[in-house]
Amino acid sequence: MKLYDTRTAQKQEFAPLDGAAVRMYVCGITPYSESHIGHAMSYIYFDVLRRYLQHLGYRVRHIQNFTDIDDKIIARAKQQGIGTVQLAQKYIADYYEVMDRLGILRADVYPLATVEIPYIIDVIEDLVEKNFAYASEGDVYYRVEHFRPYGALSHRKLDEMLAGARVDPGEKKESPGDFALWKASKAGEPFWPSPWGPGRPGWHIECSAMSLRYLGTQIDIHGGGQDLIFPHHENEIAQTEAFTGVAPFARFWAHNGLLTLGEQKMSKSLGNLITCRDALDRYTPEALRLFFLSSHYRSPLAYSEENVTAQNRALDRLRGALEPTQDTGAEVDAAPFRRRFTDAMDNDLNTPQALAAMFDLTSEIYRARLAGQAVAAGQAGLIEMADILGLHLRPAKRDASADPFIEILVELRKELRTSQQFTLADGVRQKLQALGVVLEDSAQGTKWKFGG
RNA sequence: GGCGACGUAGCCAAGUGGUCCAAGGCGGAGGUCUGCAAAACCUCUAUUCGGCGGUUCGAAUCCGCCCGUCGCCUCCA
Repeated sequence: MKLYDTRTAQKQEFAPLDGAAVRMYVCGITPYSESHIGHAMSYIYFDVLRRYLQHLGYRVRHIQNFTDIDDKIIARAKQQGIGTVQLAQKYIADYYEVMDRLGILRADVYPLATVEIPYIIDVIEDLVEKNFAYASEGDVYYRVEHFRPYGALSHRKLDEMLAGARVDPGEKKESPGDFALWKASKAGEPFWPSPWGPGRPGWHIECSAMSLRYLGTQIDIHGGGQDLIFPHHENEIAQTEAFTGVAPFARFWAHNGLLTLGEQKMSKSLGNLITCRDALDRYTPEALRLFFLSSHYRSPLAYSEENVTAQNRALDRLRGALEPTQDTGAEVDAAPFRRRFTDAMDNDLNTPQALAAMFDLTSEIYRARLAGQAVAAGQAGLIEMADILGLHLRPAKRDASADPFIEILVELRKELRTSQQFTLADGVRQKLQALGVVLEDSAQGTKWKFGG
């Protein structure tokens, strides 16, 4: 498949370094508040990438961090009067819960920054030894000007960035572009001992340390939102490549476009967000997933309740195509649709096009069924494609305790219709509909389902 | 200010030189079926791709300018 790489700014044929195994690192969250649907969107995209790579026969080793110590966590914990660990654990639990509900496959390892401190210190020490970093009053900074390719990922020139950079008074940096690898702790802040005194890791170093530790010196795919390109990923490259002497650290940089709410990016710091929890209260995981996948992962997307809601109708259409039939005759052939699907996915994960193939197959199944042809092969193909996208089209498990009562009403209505008492029959149907039960009459009898 | 991305039907959204007088979904209109609905099926719903120029035999697709929107440059998926 072809995958777009931010660093080279082009689509390139993807193949892992190591034969059948793909090493993928996706930047995780800083757990100081509930995960929002911008996170959900990003992790759904990477979930689909992973599922598709697995479909192609690769074994994927997927690592995703939690940056469970930083300024925001310290501030929020203080505000809530709890410990930083307690705060982070609370939001990590929230993350797991909502992402599980969204059907996102779990990573192989979710390393925590606070647990990787010894390894982080090792990396920093090495960078200091190599002169890529320097200690300054208990802090340690990365000497950006010593890393020649700095800016290669974000396509910026260091001197242009420095020209506009502000220099805060009292900075301990040699140069405004330098960034912290280690921060000395202030009074009352959590700290870990280090060769430079008590402190905590800077923001970017944990990802370098974790990817090195769990995936090695070179990885195949490094993912995250486009807002991480600079400075986070740029700095990761500087750290990791200076440490290993091997480039490129990540062979493909995959960045998803950002979700906007109203006129702005959805983000925790701006406060304009919808939490996953709220979204899941209102919409099914499938509707949300379909909403995200109907836009290409690299495009920005505006959150729209109207458009998420509209996905329910589309899902009903897909699900309807999977209803069993017992007709025989010519088989619906899923192959041409499967081919369109994989062609689309091979082209930098073009999920909107892949979905179009699925919807066309869906129409084909309906038409064939109308013509009395067998559709099992088509249905199998549709399910296979849906699985690759992580879309669960099979009806969810639900409480069936009301079913016998609904059956009685359906039976009653049948008798009313038989005796031409249509007003009463329609009344039953309308009242059931008001309760969320949809009836569909056909020559084969009346079917009913929840939804609609 | 610097760097980058984007602007396609009522809404969402693919398509990046001819096979596109432009996929797919939602919505809408008409029809078939039905006691009526619903679902499904059939037909229709952008002579046109932000605007203006240019390159080319040929452009939504390439180039230039303009208008508009967003992102990054500071924490952020």
